[in-house]
Amino acid sequence: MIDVKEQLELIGRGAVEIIQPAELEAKLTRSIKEGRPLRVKAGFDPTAPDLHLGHTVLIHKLKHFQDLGHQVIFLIGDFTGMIGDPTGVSETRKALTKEQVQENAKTYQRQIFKILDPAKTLIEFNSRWMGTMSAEGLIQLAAHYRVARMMERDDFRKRFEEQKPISVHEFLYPLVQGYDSVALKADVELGGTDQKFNLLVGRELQRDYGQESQVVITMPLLEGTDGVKKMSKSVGNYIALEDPPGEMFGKLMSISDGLMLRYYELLTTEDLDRVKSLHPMEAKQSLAELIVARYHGPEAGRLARVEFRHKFQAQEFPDQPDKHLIVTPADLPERDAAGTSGIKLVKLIAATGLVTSGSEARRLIVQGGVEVDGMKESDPETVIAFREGQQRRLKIGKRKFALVECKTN
RNA sequence: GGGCAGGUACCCAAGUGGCCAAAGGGGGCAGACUGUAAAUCUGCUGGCUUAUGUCUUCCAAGGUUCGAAUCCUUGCCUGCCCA
Repeated sequence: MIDVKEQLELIGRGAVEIIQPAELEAKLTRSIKEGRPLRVKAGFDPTAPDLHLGHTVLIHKLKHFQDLGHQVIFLIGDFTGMIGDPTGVSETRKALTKEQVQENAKTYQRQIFKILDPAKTLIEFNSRWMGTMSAEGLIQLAAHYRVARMMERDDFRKRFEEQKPISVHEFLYPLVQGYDSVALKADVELGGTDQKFNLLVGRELQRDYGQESQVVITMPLLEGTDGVKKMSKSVGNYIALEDPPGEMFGKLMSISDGLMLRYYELLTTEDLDRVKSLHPMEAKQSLAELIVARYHGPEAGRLARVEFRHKFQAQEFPDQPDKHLIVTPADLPERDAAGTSGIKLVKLIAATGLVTSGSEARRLIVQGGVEVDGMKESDPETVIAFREGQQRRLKIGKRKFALVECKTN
């Protein structure tokens, strides 16, 4: 087994906080002495089966523990997910069925096992112990914590001060998460810095239940593509592990330079000084290729980079447009100046489905956001003519492409 | 249980009988400039066969009125104070 000092170094890499380092050291020492791996837990919400890069910060840390020979537990909070997360009060989360949860769990496995070793990963569901807990049990659990302590949590306190609603069940959420640690006898729990409160509740509950407290390790939150808010599906600033290569590459290219460095720091092992010495655009392409390669394979990474260069730097029409539209004579009610049948540009753009409405298509055209066969076209009423078999290439907005083909039947 | 204040577009927020598809800000989209970066400037930001046209929208359902986001009734939801 690797000695304690080396273990501490790897575990500490990138971590924001370890509570308490001395306890971690003691646990590691004992683990070596007794030949017993530590039980390391991280919980994930089953409502978002699409894992994104933000999640991988934690998963990589789990991987570190796994490499050190410890038992990692990937906990799917299916029970908690069915209740609803405290954040986002305005939207009531819909309850998931057992089937959906199972389905999501499979999706999770497919994704995390690109990083973790399936043979050494324990997947758990907290419904296993929470689903059978009686109301009496829940009330007893609730008796382990005080309201004043709950209000110490930042977002609760804030909402309270701002006179915003807080539901009672939201208090149960940290309790249940904490109880998961009791049920799993966790030695270590990983979480984002925003989870610190919940993680600490776990420590106290374990103590109350007569267990040794878990060590808490917080990891930085990865900012989403907007560079400000944390990456999350509901905000829409995420890069999913299962995004297709081209999309993943594109999203990575559109992040700011500052954010790029952050991504390098948290998602790769590249030397940051070397990255800073590169031209930012080159560095960004390398980052994008690196990450696409990790989730889609090296070949896909290279291809994505080549395709990107064609599409945006050389202004070429992509091999794989976002939409391939077929039109027939029935779709061509108008005539252009030369008498060839065609369709109004607005109609055509709307028909691609790449815009949400005819009005939006019109706006885009008027604002000069549409090109037909490489020519900017800003009159929505223009009739675009099609001869049989003719293909036209549409660029819609900054990054959408459609190929339209005319067929007789 | 009682009293008070609220619920407006993606979010925050103005509007308290017609000039309201609804100010302002944020966000988003587009254009210029670029490196699908940042900053900056400009425009747009409910739908429709684009029309000084029409339809649907201001928690919900009814009502008053020539006319309602605005007034009334009931209901639902949220916060505060008192019990």
